[in-house]
Formats: sequence, structure tokens, C-alpha cells
Amino acid sequence: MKKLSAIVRCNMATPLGPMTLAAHDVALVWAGFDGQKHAPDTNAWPMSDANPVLRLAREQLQQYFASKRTAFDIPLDLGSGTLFQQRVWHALLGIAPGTTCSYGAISQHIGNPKAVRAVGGAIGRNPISIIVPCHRVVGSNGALTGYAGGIDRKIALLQLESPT
Amino acid sequence: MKKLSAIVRCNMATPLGPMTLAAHDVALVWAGFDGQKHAPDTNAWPMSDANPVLRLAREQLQQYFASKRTAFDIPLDLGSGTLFQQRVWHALLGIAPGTTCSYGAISQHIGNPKAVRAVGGAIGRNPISIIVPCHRVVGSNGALTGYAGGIDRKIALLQLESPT
DNA sequence: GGAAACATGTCCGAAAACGGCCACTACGCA
DNA sequence: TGCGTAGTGGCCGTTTTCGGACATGTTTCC
Repeated sequence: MKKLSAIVRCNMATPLGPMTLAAHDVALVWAGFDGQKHAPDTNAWPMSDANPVLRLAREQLQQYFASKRTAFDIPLDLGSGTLFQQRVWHALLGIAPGTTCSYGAISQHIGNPKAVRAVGGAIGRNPISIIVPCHRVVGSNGALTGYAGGIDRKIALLQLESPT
Repeated sequence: MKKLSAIVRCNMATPLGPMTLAAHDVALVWAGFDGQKHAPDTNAWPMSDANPVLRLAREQLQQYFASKRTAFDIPLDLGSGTLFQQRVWHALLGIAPGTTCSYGAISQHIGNPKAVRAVGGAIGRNPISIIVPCHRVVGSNGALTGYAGGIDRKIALLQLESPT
């Protein structure tokens, strides 16, 4: 019987405010801005600076914010969501940096063309901000409809990625 | 063969209405508001001002209503109930003043977790009001579900005990 | 004796409400 | 016409809410 590995967390300062990352021994399970919507009780996880996944994630995120990196290479654990949510989150990983995509396009991509609002709900509960690029999804008319960490951060992230 | 000692009673005025106390020569057997539910025929007991247990109980109750006392030190006779009821009543004595407790918690405490309604029935037949603090038991959602002497008295008692 | 009633709490299913939407329509205005 | 804007209704998964059924020890009422 395999023993369940414990989840640990660490904090991280970013130009957009403090974030919290969390991981178990093989993959990242949470990355979010402190105080954002739909966040789990991060305080329930003990702090640790020894976790290799956390170190990797923090390093790559720092490079990202310094515009020295656009793609990430970190093991992710998206198993916490429902089947539908997991399909949506995986679809997000396919959106290239510097580009955007509409909610409707996602719903078609996962083979559920009419589930547009449901896609919105799933994206809002994305557990791994930035790395799973939920900020790259906008309304079909181009409107930035919402972001769990606040629209301001969504704008900033898109601008950071914009090729100009 | 030991002769059974007779039970005597006395009356007592309180801010919440008149009460009747009853005792034999070594312990209190009844304390209740006049006219409350499940009360025995108190008139069957002769009045007496000479019983030392009654004097003690009346004194401590007066101090309680004057907020000069929270715990009682009076010999109690809870032998009139069934075994189940006695277990419940004894459990009530463990609830600290100023705190509350759910019916479910009591049922677990006495090792009969599913007998929740039965606990309710037993508490309703508590023979020694206030001193056996049946008023400190509330629903698991915090609702004040009932009180043999009327909900109003339950509220008043809890407020009297509230630490603020 | 048997059935019903209680100072409850837990569980499960059904139903309703709620979104980080989108397409369609109906206008008002040049 | 041609274009922008606001209102509307339907779509779908998830979450919340609500209502019943059940378990349990005693007493009470037929």
C-alpha cells in the first residue's frame, strides 16, 4: 500500500503581489495569488523550502516575470478537479504564449460546444495560475471578462506576454 | 431494614418565576419551574423549611441568579430515572457554564451515537433544572430547540451565563 | 402489549440558483 | 445600408439548498 505524500507550500513575491505555491513530492498542485477567489485553505499546508518541485516552480516563475521564459516545464497534478474541469485545464495548456482564445473555442475543443458557461466556471477554478494559462482566455468579442485574481492581474499578464 | 426517608419540598421565587425544590434527607430530587412540562405532582410532598439540603440548594440558586455563582455543590439524587436517563443526566453535569453542546455530542459521549432523539427525550425529563444544566444543550446548528420550562427561560439562562 | 410521539442528526436524491458565455435581435444614429 | 450598443434567452457543469427517510430509548395513549 503506497503511502500518500504530504503537501507542502512556500510563498513567493512577484511584481503582481505575493503568491503561494504548493506541491507534493512529484508535482505541483496549487499556484495562486494570496487572497484570490476559490482558493483552498493554504494555511493548512506546512511550509517547506526543501521540496524540489517547489524550487523548480519558483525559479521558472521568476524567469517568467523577468521575461526570460515563456513556457514552463514543471510536473503538474490536476487531479483535484472533476473530469470536466480536468479536460478544460488540459485544453488551456495548449494555448501558446502571447496568443488568446475564446471560451467558445475551448468548449468546442473539448467536444462540448454548448458548455460555454460551464467552461467559464471551470477556468475560474483553475488551481495553477499562470502556468496553466487561464489568463489567455477572453470573450469572443475580445472582452476580458474575469479573473480569479482580479482583472488587473489578467491585463498585466497578457501585456507581459505580448510580443511587441 | 432501613426506613425510607420522606421527601419534603419548598417554594422559591426567582427572576424567571416561581420554582419548587424537593429533597429527602441526603440529596435533592427535584428542582423545577412551577407548571413546567413532565413535572411530578409536587403537591404530594409536604412543605418543610427544616431540610438542610433544601436550604443549601435555595441559597446557591439565589447566588446563581445574582451572578455570584456559576457552579453548584449540592448532593443530587438522580436515581429516579432509567439507566439511560441517568447516563444522559450525568453527562450534562460535564458541560461547563457559559458553553453549549449538541444533542449529538451527548449521544456520542454516552457511547450511543445514534440515540439522538432518545437523548432529547431524556433531557426533557431532567428532574433537576438549572443545577443539571439541560439548558446548555442546543441543536447542532445552534438552534434552541426546546425547554421543559419554555424556550424563553432557556434563552434567559444562557444569557445569564454568557461571559460577556 | 402495540403504536405513536418526541427538545435530533445524518444521509441521499432532486431541484434550484449561479456563473470569467455567446448568438441573436432590436434599435439609434450617421 | 452600415455600424455600434443594449437587451434577451438558452446553454451546461457545479454548488447550494431543501425535503424526506431513517435510526433510537422512553413514555404515553389506546
